[in-house]
Amino acid sequence: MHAEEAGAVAGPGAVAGAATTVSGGDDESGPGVGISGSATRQATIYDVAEAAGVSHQTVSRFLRGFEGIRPQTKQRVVEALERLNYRPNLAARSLTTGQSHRLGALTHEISQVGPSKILQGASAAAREAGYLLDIVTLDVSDRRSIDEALELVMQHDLAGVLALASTDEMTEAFEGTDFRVPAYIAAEQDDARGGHPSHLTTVGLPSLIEHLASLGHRKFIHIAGPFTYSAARNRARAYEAAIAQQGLHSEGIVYGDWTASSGYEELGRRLPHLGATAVVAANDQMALGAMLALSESGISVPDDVSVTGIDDIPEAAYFSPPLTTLRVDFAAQGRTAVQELLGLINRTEPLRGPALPSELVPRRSTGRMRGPQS
Amino acid sequence: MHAEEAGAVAGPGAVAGAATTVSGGDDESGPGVGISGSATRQATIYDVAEAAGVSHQTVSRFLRGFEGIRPQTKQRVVEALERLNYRPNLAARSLTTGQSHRLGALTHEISQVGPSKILQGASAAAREAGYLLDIVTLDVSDRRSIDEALELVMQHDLAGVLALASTDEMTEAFEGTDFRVPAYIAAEQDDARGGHPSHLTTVGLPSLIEHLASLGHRKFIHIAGPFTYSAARNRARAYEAAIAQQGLHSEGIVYGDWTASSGYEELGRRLPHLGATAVVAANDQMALGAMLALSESGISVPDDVSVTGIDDIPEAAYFSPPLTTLRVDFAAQGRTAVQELLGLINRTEPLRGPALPSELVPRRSTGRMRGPQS
DNA sequence: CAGGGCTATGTTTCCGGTAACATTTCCGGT
DNA sequence: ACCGGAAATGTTACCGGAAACATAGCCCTG
Repeated sequence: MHAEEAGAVAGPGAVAGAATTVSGGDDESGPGVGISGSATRQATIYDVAEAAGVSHQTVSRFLRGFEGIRPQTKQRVVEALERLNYRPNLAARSLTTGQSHRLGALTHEISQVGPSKILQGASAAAREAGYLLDIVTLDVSDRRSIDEALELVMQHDLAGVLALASTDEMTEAFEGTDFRVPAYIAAEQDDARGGHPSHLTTVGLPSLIEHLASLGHRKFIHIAGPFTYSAARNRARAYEAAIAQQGLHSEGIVYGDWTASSGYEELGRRLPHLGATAVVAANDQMALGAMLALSESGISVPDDVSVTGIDDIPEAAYFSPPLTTLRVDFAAQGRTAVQELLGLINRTEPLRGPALPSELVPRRSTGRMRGPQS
Repeated sequence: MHAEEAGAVAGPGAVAGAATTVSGGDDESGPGVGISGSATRQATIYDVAEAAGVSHQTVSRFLRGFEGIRPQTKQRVVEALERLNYRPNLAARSLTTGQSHRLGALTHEISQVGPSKILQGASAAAREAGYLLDIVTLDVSDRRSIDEALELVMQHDLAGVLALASTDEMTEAFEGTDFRVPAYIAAEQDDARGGHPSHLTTVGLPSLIEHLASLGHRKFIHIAGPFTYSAARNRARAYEAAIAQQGLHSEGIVYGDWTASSGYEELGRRLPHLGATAVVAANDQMALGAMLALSESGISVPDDVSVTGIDDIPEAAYFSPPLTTLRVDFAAQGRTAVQELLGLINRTEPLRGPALPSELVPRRSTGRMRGPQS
């Protein structure tokens, strides 16, 4: 619960040398390398049954939580289970039941804050439900890589697949795929195509714009993400809507690729004829790049121009200046997606939480407009 | 291969609304929710055998790449395979062979750049070898969470476990665990405990210090990570060794927790009596925090004080000023770890690449010393 | 042209669970 | 004490592959 924000933040976690565990190591093969094999064969329900003096079926029943077992019998089974340190063999179970208690997650990136947080939330939600999440990354731009990944996923009999589609290509690829198992294609709802716009769109971005407007800004520019990302489209659309609604003026939209580099380049290109006093970037990284471009041109943030991001990555609070941004709860998105998927699998209504709130986090990269800007 | 650095960098990848795939949807349950079930039962080798007019064993043999099959027979099998769109049931296979072609990866965080890149590399390497990587995150500080995760992992019969231990607690927990399968505990080699120090320690950090020394710096301070992290210890030790070796002077070490916040706080605390002109942070985030603390105190980076990080996270190049740092190849670390694990599993010598190079990336946060610093 | 040794293919069994069906045990009522 | 029926437990079959073992077909040799 509280672990996410706790002090246990990862460091570089570098992996270089290695120790090797030995847990039944009776065998030497490589130099200095221990092999950990199971010392004794894993106990099966048959072993347990014999030890308890009952039939294997009784054990099976107990394991599945069947009620009608005499306390005395149950007692014996429990003891045998304990004594033999029984662990179910999920492969065998899934072979008969056809259910596997594992979910596949397809995503294109796990190094970025957004996707990785989503996965973290998804993974946690899955585990709470007794599932394991197999994360498969694929190269969006390479159709073959996508197919390979899908192939892989379909073989490892999964209870369901969570297809995290960020781009149109991915959505398309996923939608054209027969996963043969329940599949939930989680894409940011394309606000233009009906459905409920996200909280970010309806509340978050408008409040961000409002914040800037209240500081005196009237002329804006937006640094969008690639438009193949529905998230980028939504944000851009929400930006325009908010601008229009509040009677402000947009000096235009430039397109980056989510990276700080693109924010730097694209905004830099616009600098000579920059009429705006507020830069609204579609994510924090591009905002960072934009701020550098501005400061290198002798334009002060926030004295001359205000800059905002979206996401609130952990570093954003320590940019120079600290970045005003919208906090997005990615982990919750991951959880939600998993719950939807589990709903599909169990054919029950998933428990749907409230729309995910996005919250304005004002910091020092936005300030009252001043000076004789055009 | 080239995908890692390609333009396909993840954006926020937000997941909010959802589309649902329907691939055999003959059934309606929830409102607007399609269920994708397999239309027809998956073909088995028995089906294929019948279709090809051979025994199931022949099919099985073919699938495993057995040589002695007459071309004509093989032909028939191939056709039947094709026609029935056969996909092996890995659960059944692993039940008999006891091998599962899935690896478990235990880690404590996937949102940070380091760990996530490591996982990405590991995942890719695993997939190339025909394995799927199950990523299980656990809360390091919670012993019960660790146990639960281990329990989960041990049930889902895995071919091996990659235990990514960054902290001593984790190393300890992992070493005290009987995974029953080959397990490779990947911790950054503790340089103090023998073994080959990493490239970062032997070449990277010394060259970083040298870079600073060449700019005239003589007095240093180090912002270390938590000392329960072997990576933090190694970096601190390497820092001290390099300082000593080059006849420089360390004004001390302060301890952060890898976050920008800690860099800000800890360096801020030292500011009043800061004798150093160069700050060497153990990662880029802490360097970022430190730079903010400095600039808020009117100390210019790099004019008054130089700051360096380690890792070279993507944003580092766009900090204000852009951060001089050491680039670390995390993905390669993940690959290596997987290869070691596969070596254990197959009882063969893993193919070991060269030590992972770390490279100095000089940027504008370091500069020639000047002014009347004490 | 029969017999020996391969080679190609088929049959049976097993892996560790679950499901369906069969049987025994227990219990209350008369 | 006996009986019926539900409750508790046991038996058998099956999931989809792979391994062990069995057998049929082939070529070559003497």
